[in-house]
Amino acid sequence: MASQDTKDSILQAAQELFAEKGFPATSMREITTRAEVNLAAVNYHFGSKEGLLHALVRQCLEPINAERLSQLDAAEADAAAKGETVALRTTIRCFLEPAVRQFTECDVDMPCILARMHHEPHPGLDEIMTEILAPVVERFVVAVRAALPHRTPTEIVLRGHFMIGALLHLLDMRRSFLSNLTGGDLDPNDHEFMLEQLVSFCTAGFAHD
Amino acid sequence: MASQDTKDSILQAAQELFAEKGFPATSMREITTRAEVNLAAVNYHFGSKEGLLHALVRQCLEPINAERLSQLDAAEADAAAKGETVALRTTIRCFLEPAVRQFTECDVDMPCILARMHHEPHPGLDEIMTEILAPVVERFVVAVRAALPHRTPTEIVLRGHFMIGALLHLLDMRRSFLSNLTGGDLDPNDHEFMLEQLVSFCTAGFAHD
DNA sequence: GAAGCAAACAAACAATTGTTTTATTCGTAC
DNA sequence: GTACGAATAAAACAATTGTTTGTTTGCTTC
Repeated sequence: MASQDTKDSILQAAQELFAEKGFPATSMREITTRAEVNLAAVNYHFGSKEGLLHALVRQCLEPINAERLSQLDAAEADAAAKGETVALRTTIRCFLEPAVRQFTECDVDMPCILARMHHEPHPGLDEIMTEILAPVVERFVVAVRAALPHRTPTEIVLRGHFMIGALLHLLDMRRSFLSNLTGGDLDPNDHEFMLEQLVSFCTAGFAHD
Repeated sequence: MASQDTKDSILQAAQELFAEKGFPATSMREITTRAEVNLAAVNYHFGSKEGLLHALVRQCLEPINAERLSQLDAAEADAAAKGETVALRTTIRCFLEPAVRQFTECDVDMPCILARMHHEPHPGLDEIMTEILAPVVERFVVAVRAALPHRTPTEIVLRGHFMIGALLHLLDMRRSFLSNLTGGDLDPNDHEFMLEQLVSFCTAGFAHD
């Protein structure tokens, strides 16, 4: 099936261009030119420009969230075997690590796009992201509450937002102008260090008053 | 001078529309229609659509950062009078409070736009934001280091990024789809509560390992 | 009152947008 | 070998984009 090659070329080109210039500022002709396919191919295979964006977001978001759930499953099974509850830091790590690792291993463009999707409104995208993220968020709220029974649900939800904001900002930091301000001695390729810092930051943020 | 009225109308209309639909998705005709001015007025007064965005960002960012510096001045003078150094929580509060308060008092659209400007690339905007933010960041890094001498500058800068990410996410939370996921019992108008939670989250994140 | 000028206006500009239509190619199954 | 259908291709589609043009308005200054 040669059509999959075309689709993949389009997805790859769109990923690069959306990361570079943003979705609305990228034209179909730029995408199809870079992908070396016909202009009509995007509408043929994805229905519309928005359909392409939706496919792109799905392709990136689903594996991340699947692994978040799988890591949490493993952590809970491990804790249950010892008759303990999952440590807060472990729970938070299960949420952050898959996203940061995708940033490390896979193409670096996608996290940058995802970070924007959280802030830029796109018709139909909210539904897709809600559909994918809802079960994950639900599970993690429960896990955090188990580790911090004295916290109200409202506080946990709000701090969860802070954590997501910090994560998104880290993912997109490569592009951010803030890098120019100070970060001379910060190695942007040391993902292990940055992940550990982020886990520490969020764990402490959740735990303390 | 009647021209200021026209400029203000345009700025106000643009602010609303950029917040609602994003900058690239908003057309000049939408802006001028809502502002009830002529189509050519934007190019006449601001040079271009981008010039309008730059003016909008400046108008919003400059007072916030001016007050950040002024609050930090006051805090340092107060601490010096007692022969102490500024507490970490106080420093962080000086950075976060002006931004959150703008979210409370002024039009609620602008913080939403600002949050996006950090993630969406716009030609010329990085320079403007760097110019406005650089002195503030510099001051705050010094202040945080004074409170946390055992932290390396690299760690402080990185955690500063986390803090900014959390702040931006809070500012844009009103729009985010994440609100639909969980936050039933979170009152989006209780800014005092949210600010305190954010200050606590970031202070703990900075202080602990 | 006439000259000068910033401001507002309607109209048209060329360029680009996402999409659709029509035609052609290609491999496959009958 | 021929017919079928999916995939690609080229061309044209209508609509909208940001910007510029030439003109008119309205106030100020001499």
